[in-house]
Amino acid sequence: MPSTHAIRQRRLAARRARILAAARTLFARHGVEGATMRRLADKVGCSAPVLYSHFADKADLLRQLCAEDAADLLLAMRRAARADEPLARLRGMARAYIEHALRRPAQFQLMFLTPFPPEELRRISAGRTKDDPALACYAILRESVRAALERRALPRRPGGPDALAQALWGAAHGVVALHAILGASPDVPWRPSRAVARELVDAALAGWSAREPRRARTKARRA
Amino acid sequence: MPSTHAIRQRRLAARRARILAAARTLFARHGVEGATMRRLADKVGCSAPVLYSHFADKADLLRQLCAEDAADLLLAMRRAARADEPLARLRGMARAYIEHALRRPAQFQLMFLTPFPPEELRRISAGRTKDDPALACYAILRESVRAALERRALPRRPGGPDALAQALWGAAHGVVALHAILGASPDVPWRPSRAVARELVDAALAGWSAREPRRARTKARRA
DNA sequence: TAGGATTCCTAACACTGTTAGCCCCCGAAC
DNA sequence: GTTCGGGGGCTAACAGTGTTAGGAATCCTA
Repeated sequence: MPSTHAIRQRRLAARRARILAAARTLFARHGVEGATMRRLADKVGCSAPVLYSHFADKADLLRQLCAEDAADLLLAMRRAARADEPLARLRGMARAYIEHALRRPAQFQLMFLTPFPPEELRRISAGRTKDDPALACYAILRESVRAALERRALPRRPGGPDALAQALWGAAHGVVALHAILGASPDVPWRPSRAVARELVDAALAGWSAREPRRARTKARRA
Repeated sequence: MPSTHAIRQRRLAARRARILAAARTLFARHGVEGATMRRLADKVGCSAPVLYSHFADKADLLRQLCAEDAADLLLAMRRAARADEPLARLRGMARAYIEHALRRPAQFQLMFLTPFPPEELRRISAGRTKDDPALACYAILRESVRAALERRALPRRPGGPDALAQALWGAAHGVVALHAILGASPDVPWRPSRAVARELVDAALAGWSAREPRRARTKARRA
């Protein structure tokens, strides 16, 4: 038989989860701006101040949502990272990113399209632990690039693995970001963003790998 | 001797220009959100409602600023488009975009990082003439891609010139956009964005052109 | 059942973009 | 020079926003 204290705790946790769920659909439907604290409170069935007993402020609530989605992205990237062939692995990770962006536009906007003031970013960083999902996403990408360099599937470039990791990230990011911002503009004859984004990632990887002997050859040389 | 009417008109035009100039520095310093209409009015030296006699609303003011900066970007892209060699031309245009983004971060944020609601985008589109600088930027990029396809410097891909143009745009956009959004985050060991962005553009162009005979060879074949 | 703590709501504050209404001042006509 | 007209610009207010203070109601404990 749980103590009343525990029961209360659980009730609070349940409501906290309900808030996050409601916030997610609200952000998805009305965007970050349109999802106001009062509307969120209405949807949850309480008053606005209650939200502040669960989250420090609106930015904090957004951060929690981001963290949840970063965990999802991390899962997808971990799955992609299981591929053996270094280039396939990188391609898979980029595609996971693209897929994530297209399937969760609101979360993508929150994580990668919303400019936070630098001070805020530093605060977020201060609250991060070493196994933060967002950090782990970059770490796993960087590690895969490093492995590709090691196995000579990519050429060494000035800037080391970070430069290539960030370039690859940019490749996956660029097209879907453009589409997310300007995709509704009828003045550009937009092509399907998934295909275009993949096209760019493939071209970049092909461009890099063309400057260096293929992995197969390297292997043969080693053998 | 100008009529009093004309004098008034000129005074109004002058203030309109002053408002735009003040808005530009204000947006650059405090971001889109932090630049409020009242602060802008203070800086100009009038009250907030006066701004509404020059611009329909805040979004309208932003659009005017965007248009000015789009004209700048168009100039840079026109300059880059003078290159003869198709790939150099595309590379130059991508670099012009990158340079523009890095030199005018606030304007870049306005034009390519700020999500407008779709309805707003459609309104903007409705107000555009055929020689709108933003449209012209895309048109010139697309035309350069088309020329590169024509001269077999790029391979034909499903999606036509639009797909490739958008992919190239994404390549130039991706890295600088990421940097603009997350560049202040201390958790990622950022490499200089200019170099990384160029690296990506070069790799993508190399990747595409590697799949097709080089321009020189094509020329030789023709001859 | 009385006490005490906790939880939650109403009301308010400091902002935001935006608009209504009034006043004043400048230019023009007599 | 005086008076009139009208447009420009101001103050004040409205409907929102995120956020907080204070009191009421509720529920568990003694």
